[in-house]
Amino acid sequence: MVTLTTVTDSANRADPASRSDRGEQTRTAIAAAAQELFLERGYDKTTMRAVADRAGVSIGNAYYYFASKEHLVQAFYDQIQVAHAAAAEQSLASSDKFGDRLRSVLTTWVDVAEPFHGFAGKFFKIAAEPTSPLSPFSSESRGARETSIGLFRQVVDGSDLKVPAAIRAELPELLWLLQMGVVLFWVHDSSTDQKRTRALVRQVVPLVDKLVRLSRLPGMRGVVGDVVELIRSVRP
Amino acid sequence: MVTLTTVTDSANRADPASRSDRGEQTRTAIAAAAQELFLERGYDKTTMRAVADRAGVSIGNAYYYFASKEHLVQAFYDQIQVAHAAAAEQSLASSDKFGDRLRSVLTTWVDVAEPFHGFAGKFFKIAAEPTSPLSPFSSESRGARETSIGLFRQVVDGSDLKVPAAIRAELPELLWLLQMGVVLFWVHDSSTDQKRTRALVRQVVPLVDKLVRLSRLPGMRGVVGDVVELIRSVRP
DNA sequence: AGAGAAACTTGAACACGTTCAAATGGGACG
DNA sequence: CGTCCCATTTGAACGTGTTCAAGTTTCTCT
Repeated sequence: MVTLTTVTDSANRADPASRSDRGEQTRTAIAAAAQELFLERGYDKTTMRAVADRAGVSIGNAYYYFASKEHLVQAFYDQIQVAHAAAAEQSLASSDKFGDRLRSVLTTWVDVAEPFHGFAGKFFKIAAEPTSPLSPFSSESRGARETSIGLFRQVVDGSDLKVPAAIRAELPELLWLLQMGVVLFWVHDSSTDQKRTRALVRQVVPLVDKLVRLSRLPGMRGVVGDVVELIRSVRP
Repeated sequence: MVTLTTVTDSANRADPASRSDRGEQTRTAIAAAAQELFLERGYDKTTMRAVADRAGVSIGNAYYYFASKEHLVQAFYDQIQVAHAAAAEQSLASSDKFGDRLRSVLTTWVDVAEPFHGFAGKFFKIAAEPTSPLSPFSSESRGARETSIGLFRQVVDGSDLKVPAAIRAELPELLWLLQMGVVLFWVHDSSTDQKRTRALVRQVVPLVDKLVRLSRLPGMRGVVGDVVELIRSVRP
């Protein structure tokens, strides 16, 4: 059984120190009940009434802590993120080759996310809506996004990679986008143990490695500049 | 006001010629009512009861023709696709430069899709779920997908582009993926008239053009082979 | 301790997507 | 014409996410 990572939404609760956490236990109980039920029967077949029941609270109380049923999946997002950061950090210690580091961070994600692949579709659907706070591009998830980008910065910084400074600066964000692409593929991947996603990672990493190193070639200067310029101008 | 493109779902109705189309009018009326209401008040505020009312049928009847509320947005998908094909075909006549052709097909899409940007988020959310027939990757939308890829094949085939055959064969599909990326950006683009998406297209097209032409360079052979191999092995 | 405020809790009520058993309509065939 | 069959149509009923007015508990301040 997967354990719950309690993530207090510090953006919403202003003063964690002085504020009593009387309600935190309830909040956690509700999130835990939701996780259990989602894993047991999936998102659709889990009713808010069942979540409230298992958490031992009233249905109205569940809505006091979570604005909607969709908000209950935030806990998964957080949990995967935390577990990935820990596992990736671990694996990054073993090599300073860029390709190795990138591959291990990406495959680590697939490992960590595996238990949730069953309802990844629902998860994805909820995060897809641009107005959703769970969207990976939303301002609400900026913290999580920057943590994730930071992980890719570690991949680059701790590596043997020698590339133009302009590329080096943008690379973490580009690699995060690559990760989003992997997630997209993973969500659609119905092969056992997500074999195909793992194969994708194995294949795409050497290609990225090659492309990035190619950026040092004199003839590539123009392209590199264009890419950097594109990213700059496209960022909000 | 946008007019409705009637798209009979020929996959579901086996024998269009001999089967009486008594019900086709009803089906069309329901789809038209849904379109109007979606545009007037958005997806969420449009109830199935309101759709049925405006179409002059009972609510149960609406469900006889459309399996769910989500299925009602299929009509938009079809309509945009048809309008895009027509407008793009038109604009393709004006140049044989690859960059021009690609740019006009992509900007044409932004033009055609503009009226629907308001509830593009909902549209996107619905299409995001991997199990949804509306997903761009689903088997149900294979026809639409192939039509769209065919459009990019026209972009390539009618152009002055000289590239290795292996790349040329895969290019339409890659450009379709680029289009999906543009759509993703567009959905999140809240600038007026989707200026930022248009800017993205203007910037990304020359870059793609440059990259594709670069594929002829001897040093690129390896990379090209890798890319082609990646696509091959990743396709289901 | 007591009063008042703030945090928390409750469950009935509501809205809307969806289902379904039953009614209606019309075409084919005798 | 009668009758059988199948497509179509109906609206009441159901399940579930969500809201809300009212209650209860805990904290704070004097």
